Amino acid sequence: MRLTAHERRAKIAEQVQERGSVRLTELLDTFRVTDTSIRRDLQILESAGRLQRIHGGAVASGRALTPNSFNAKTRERPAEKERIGAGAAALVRSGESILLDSGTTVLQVASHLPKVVNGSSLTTVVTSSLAVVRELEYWSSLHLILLGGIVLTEFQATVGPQTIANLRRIQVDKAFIGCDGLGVSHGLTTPHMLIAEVGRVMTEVARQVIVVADSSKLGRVGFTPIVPLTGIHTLVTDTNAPPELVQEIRAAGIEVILV
Amino acid sequence: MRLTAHERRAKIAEQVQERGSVRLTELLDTFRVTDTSIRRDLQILESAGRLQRIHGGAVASGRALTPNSFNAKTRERPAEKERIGAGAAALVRSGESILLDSGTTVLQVASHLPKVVNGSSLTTVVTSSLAVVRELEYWSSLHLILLGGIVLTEFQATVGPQTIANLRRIQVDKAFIGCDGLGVSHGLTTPHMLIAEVGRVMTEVARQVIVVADSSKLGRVGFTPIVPLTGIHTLVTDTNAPPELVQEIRAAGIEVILV
DNA sequence: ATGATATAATACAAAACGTAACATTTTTGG
DNA sequence: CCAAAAATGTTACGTTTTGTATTATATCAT
Repeated sequence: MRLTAHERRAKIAEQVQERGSVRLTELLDTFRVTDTSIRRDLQILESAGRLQRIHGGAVASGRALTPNSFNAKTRERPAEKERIGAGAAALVRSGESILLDSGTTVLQVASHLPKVVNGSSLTTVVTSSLAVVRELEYWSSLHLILLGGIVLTEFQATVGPQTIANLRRIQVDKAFIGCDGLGVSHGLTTPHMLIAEVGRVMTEVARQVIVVADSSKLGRVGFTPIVPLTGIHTLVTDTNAPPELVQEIRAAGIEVILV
Repeated sequence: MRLTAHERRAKIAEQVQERGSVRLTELLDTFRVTDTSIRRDLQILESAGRLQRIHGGAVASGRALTPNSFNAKTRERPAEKERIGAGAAALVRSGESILLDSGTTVLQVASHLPKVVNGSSLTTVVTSSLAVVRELEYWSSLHLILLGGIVLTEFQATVGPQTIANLRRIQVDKAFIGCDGLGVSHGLTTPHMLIAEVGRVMTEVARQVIVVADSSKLGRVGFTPIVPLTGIHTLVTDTNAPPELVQEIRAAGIEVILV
């Protein structure tokens, strides 16, 4: 006796839920239909959110290992990011308090902060980035403050109302902000709304706002806006930036540093 | 029966997480595939941020080359801590919100939380511990919230006024608290004042306060008090606890669970 | 330091698995 | 019963995974 498609799907969903994962070959064996049908079932169950497909079968939803885009992004244009990070870090004066957001370019700022503090003064670093904390935690002369909030693993960042509330209680000399797109008309943009909100409040509590972005970000427009260009003071980017765009940005009153 | 690539990678990631490190030869032996495949797995897992490759195998990311007192403490009485962690984690019900402090025993609670979520409910975990975040960040069905504050590297914890302010805005079902000393007269004690303060506020915002402490902590008095024994409800400790002390604690109205 | 040995990177081919388009069968509702 | 809809099967082609061979690199004992 052959099952209906619906019954078969129900059984598949149940099995995945119970055992955590199923193999396609094994389903093929128990239900005696072609692989195409099973694949379609898995496709349907996946779009219904009941499971996640993997090569060779399926796993219970939430159990799939998701490639962490943060690490991947760190490896994009590493040379430019490092130069930009070093250039931006050179703007920090001894004794200043700074704010670092959760971008991969900002992480390069953290790793290039001048570690030799002349005199006895030290710097306070406030950040929403778990990666920045990992980078700086063993630098003992530093006041390192992590903004709390919801942990976004794929951005290695904390976001949300707690983060905003924490930010509202402080004032810093400089904020280093990353972005996904930067243009005269659209301002700064980023792919995640909660990260955008954190970035925006950061610009509000800093006396100077410094944006770090490699030249591929210039002229690009991302998903959601952080702030208009009027909300920032300085841009550090690489020398591959199109001169006409740089001129436009400078005309808007932004100091542009090319490294 | 042969595993799929995905399952194998999941198991490798899990093993690294649990044990701290793996050797390539050992993976080769357990999975019965060529070294090339294992190397590829490690490469994929590394770029996903789940581990760090080293010559001959891999180590858990974050735990590499950072010999600090936190890691050292993790290695004290590991068997007891693991049993206590598992016993305490079993108290968590599906859908509850819990609070985890920054102790090494509490970290064991985190790693033993029941990962198979039956039904659709999920758990919210709020913590002041960076180690807990590293432990749980890839468990995607979880709401993970990190309390902000000053980063104390040697305790892998956030402390201070921000942390306290963040805590005051929430209410949770259960709080899991670690300590350095526990006694009927002195209550809970710990070596660091700021950590003590965080612990105290945690006991205030939780409906049930569960202390996890191996038997060596019983009867001991640490530097600064967290709360008196009246501030807690349950103690999970190991079976080596002196019976007379256990009886005394029970007489004070505390539920004692021996594992 | 210097081979000897173990471990790692790279390239390429084979096998397993997945996708998409289209043909065929089964089910469903009038 | 019959047409429409749903489900299933077939085929051809693309992708991922795996294994083998080769070359490079790191570690260790002497």
